[in-house]
Amino acid sequence: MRAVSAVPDPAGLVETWRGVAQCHAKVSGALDKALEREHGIGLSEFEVLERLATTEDADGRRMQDLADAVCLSQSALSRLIGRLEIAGLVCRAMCAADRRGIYAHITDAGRARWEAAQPTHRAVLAAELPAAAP
Amino acid sequence: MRAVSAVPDPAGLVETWRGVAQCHAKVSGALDKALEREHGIGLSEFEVLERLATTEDADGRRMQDLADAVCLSQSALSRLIGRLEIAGLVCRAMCAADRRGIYAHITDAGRARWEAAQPTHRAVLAAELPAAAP
DNA sequence: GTACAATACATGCATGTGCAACGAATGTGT
DNA sequence: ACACATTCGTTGCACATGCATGTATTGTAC
Repeated sequence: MRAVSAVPDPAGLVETWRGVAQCHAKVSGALDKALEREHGIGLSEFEVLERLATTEDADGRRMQDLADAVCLSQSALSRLIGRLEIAGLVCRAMCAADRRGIYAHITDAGRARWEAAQPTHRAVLAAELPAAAP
Repeated sequence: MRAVSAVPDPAGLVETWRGVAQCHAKVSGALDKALEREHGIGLSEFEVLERLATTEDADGRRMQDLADAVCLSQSALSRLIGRLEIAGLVCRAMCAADRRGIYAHITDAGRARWEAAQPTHRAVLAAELPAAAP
């Protein structure tokens, strides 16, 4: 029922885009407020913690890799990791092979914070996402 | 094929949300850059101009009404209209009935700018939206 | 009619973000 | 070995946004 994979029809395209934009605004706003209020972290912080917590590689993940995953610019991610590091939720570790690279890995406190925040995240998603994307 | 209207299943919910977020990031970034580069206005400015241009009411639209339509806070819209007014693309007019209210209406220059920018907007949408929302 | 709540918009302030420039380290060609 | 381009992350800067507050106007209760 959606013109997502259809031929680019101008009117339908705009309608689809407005739907995406509106859905994103509502849900991301609700997520950000709930996470901030109940766990003291923003949505971007949560997303990064989640990627780090669910990475099987014990070394962590590269900065650029993370930036792509959460759709942030390089600079935004650099500062975001800086904030999380000050809060003691992640650590930076130099990469031995390529000394330009940095591995970010989650700390125990960071994992605990993520586990505490996950139910909130899922609950808001369950409440807002179906309503926002009919 | 979409879990949009399905029962709130945690994993699928997260997956759907990531899809929406990624789609929004890619498309809004592309739109903003293209509009800024080719027409000197940002995506928010374009969206507001479009709402004003396609309003049948000649008086324009109320500020709060516009804020809801483009998913911006009231303060953000106030400043946005301020920028557009300085650029000569919109005008503010006091509302006679309720002197607290303000009507924003588009100028000839604003309509011309919107008409010039619309093809760019549609083209980027046609190029990025289907690719970003498969 | 006077006091009080509610609405509509503007503004001070703090913050997160992207762009451009930078520094450090690695790869490449000669 | 040396110069040069490239990649990775950080930082200075400008700016748009949201929150809280302020001001003006309207509605409501008494």
